[in-house]
Amino acid sequence: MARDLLGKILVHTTKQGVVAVRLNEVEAYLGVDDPACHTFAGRRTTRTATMWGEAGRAYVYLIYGMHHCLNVVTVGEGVPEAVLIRGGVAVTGCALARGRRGSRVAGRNLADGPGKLCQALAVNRSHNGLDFADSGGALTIRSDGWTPEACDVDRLPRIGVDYAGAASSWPLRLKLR
DNA sequence: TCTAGGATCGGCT
DNA sequence: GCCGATCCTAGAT
Repeated sequence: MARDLLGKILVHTTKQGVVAVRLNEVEAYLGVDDPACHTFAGRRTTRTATMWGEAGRAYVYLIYGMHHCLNVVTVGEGVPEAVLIRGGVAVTGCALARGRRGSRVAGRNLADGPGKLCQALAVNRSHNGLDFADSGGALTIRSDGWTPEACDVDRLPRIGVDYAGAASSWPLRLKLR
């Protein structure tokens, strides 16, 4: 699923306008057997409720008290796995994205991080649970037909999960070269 | 009710 | 490369 998301277009439509990014970095979180995952060992809380539900929904949470992170729930009812959207390149609405991120931010840095991407797309916890597949919804993921070759994808350790022991070195971060 | 810590970012050295 | 910001979340009490 993480592999399939690379190269797709994430679109957020608001009253201000549309910002879209082509996804170039994602991270897989493998549910109850993954010590780095919020639902490790069956943890089921108010925050993680969305992960336990329907596939294709947005799981949004706040990190470090100041940044939002956007995930795609991947499997389905009772199997709480997700893919964290770590970064993308703005392809539509660059001016609007820059307005949200700050006028001094370079184009390539508008959404090259999970918190930055959420800021550029104005995604916050109010979007938790939204259906990416709802073509009339605010948040959608689309394909423009382009898909990366296997040789275009780096498989790397995940970021910021050192507390998870050996799982922190699992090659579940996928990034376009 | 209390407390420790976090799937980050940007400014500074 | 280091470090502070900032506040929600989850687990302990």
